[in-house]
Amino acid sequence: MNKAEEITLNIGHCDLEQIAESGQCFRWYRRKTTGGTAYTVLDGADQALLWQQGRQLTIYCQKGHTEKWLHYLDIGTDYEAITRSIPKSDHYLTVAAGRAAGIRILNADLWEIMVSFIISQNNNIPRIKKTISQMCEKLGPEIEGPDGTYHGFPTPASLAHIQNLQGLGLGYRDKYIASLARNVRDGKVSLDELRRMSPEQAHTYLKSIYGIGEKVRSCIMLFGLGHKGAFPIDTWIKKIIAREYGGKFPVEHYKNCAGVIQQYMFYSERKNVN
DNA sequence: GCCCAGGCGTCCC
DNA sequence: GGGACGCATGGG
Repeated sequence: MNKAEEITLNIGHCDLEQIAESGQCFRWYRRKTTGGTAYTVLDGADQALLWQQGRQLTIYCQKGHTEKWLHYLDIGTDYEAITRSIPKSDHYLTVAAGRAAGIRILNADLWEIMVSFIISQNNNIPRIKKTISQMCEKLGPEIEGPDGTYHGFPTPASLAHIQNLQGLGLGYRDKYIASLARNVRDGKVSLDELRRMSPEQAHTYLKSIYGIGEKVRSCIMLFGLGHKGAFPIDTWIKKIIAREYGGKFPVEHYKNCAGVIQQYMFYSERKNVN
């Protein structure tokens, strides 16, 4: 195994448990710990152990990967400032933001996000997690990491054959994944190009991909490309907008942070019922 | 059996 | 450009 390294930092607006339950990451595994909360976190081919006690967060990861994990945790974004931009008159959002005061938007592995959110369509979060875990165990490379052996997310080449995808509970989504995997493997879809694009360009590019519609595209932009203006509308958000905003949410008020606001709403709403 | 879940492609108007 | 419909799967 490669050498590991560890960093401890103070961080606000960060609650690992809230993030783990926020429906943007599907491979966070809770660890037993005495004091605080800890998760083994898998992202693409990488692994880290995250451990939190109050505002103190420790990242234990492969040597040289600390910066990557700090970026993953979106260390550069001021969430308090975003929360302050909510008008006091919006009582619903003020309450939701308060309940979600530990949420961060992860900068996750683009390929894993694309496949994961294709799987997410017309699906529920426990099942999405189960399906993705099974997929990684069957098709992902086995890797020795700082926190033990794990499976990395399957490469495009290993998801390109639809026969390999049978029996994983993907349902009708298997053909979308196989198609995208083939195109990435063959260079017809370029993840590097996507990363270099403006939000508008990425929007157009993603639109042309079979199996990726408006909602999944927004999630890819938000969680995989860091475009925080994206505002995914799923069944939960639809419900909130109908109930709290008479069918029209003032998304234009949140130019470059609508995705953060959306995630406050999503987390708060789901916490209500769970 | 029904309804629902971080929807999408297709068909039809 | 918008609205119905079918789609795989599993949990409540």
